[in-house]
Amino acid sequence: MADMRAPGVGLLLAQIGAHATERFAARVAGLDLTTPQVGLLRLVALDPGQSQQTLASTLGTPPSRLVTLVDGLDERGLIQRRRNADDRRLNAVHLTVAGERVMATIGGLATTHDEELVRALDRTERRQLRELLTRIAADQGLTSGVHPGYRTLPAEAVTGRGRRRGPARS
Amino acid sequence: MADMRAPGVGLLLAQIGAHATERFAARVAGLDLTTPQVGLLRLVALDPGQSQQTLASTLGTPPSRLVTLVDGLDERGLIQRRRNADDRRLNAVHLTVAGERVMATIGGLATTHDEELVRALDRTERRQLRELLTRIAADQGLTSGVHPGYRTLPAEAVTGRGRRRGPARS
DNA sequence: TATTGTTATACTCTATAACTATA
DNA sequence: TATAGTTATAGAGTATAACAATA
Repeated sequence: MADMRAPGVGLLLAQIGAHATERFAARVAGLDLTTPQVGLLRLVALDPGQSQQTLASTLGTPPSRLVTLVDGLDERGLIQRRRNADDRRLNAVHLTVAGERVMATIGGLATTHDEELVRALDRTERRQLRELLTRIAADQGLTSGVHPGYRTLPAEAVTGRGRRRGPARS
Repeated sequence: MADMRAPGVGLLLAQIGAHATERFAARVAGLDLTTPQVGLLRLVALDPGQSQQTLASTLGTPPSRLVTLVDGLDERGLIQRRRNADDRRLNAVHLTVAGERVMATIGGLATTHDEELVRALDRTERRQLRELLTRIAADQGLTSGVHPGYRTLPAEAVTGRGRRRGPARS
């Protein structure tokens, strides 16, 4: 197999990002949760009582999809819809006690996950990486803590960087 | 009350990686190509003449999916199946001249894409980032230049227990 | 009998749009 | 008439497994 030409930074980021998502998905699958569900839980935990419209807007997903997500987590007893008394069209979404427990567990998983991802780096390098990534995220206008996976992707993902020229082996 | 804890490095990587994929997908959409198609083109360009089985194995995708991808690019006149004379079950997949032209165009798009992604960083920082990411990719066992978006989901390694649900997006 | 490529089929996820209930 | 949430439906993308040709 040809050792490929050094991939660009965009492909590296896409590759590692997808890998990170995949690994995290495997971890939360042990709790019988999907990553979109975890993303919603995180958002609700961070700011309880938001309406479904608000949540959908933050996540960049259609309200109908949010209904499905909320349904699933509601049936699991992890979140709760509370009807707003002033405007009975609105649902305020809250975590249940069980939901808070699950979030604590997820927090632990995430810490382990992070540690495993950057285990090849020493402390200084981890700090550097974190700082560089934070700057990029801010510059690119990414909402803190919100995964773009909610938005519609044209396709699942393979960034390619083609420099052609004879195949270099190694 | 939510802790406004900063997102971990795993979430940052997942976020930026998905963003990178999304942006790149938008760029190649202008060529009426999807990112999986570009990924396959890249692989064929780097090492022409591989069989579909080999390509599928490298990408971690089922052979049947590869047929679909090859079909699309074949109809577009970008790649070619050449039957192996020694073993007539095998197809050797090659780029056409048009395919090579498209790869050159994609190379240009990728360069622009990379530049835009890391525009917040100076030259030294870009070099640092690239080095750190390369080390992580190697440590995590990622195949150079191959996006994990092809794989089906290796869910069991970490959690040990495993009810699995669908994988999530990158 | 085993392997390469193909086709047929079913399933999952998501978006669009129609619908209801409140305002 | 407008908005929040829901339901219904359709489409894209993918995996699984049966199948044909070749070894």
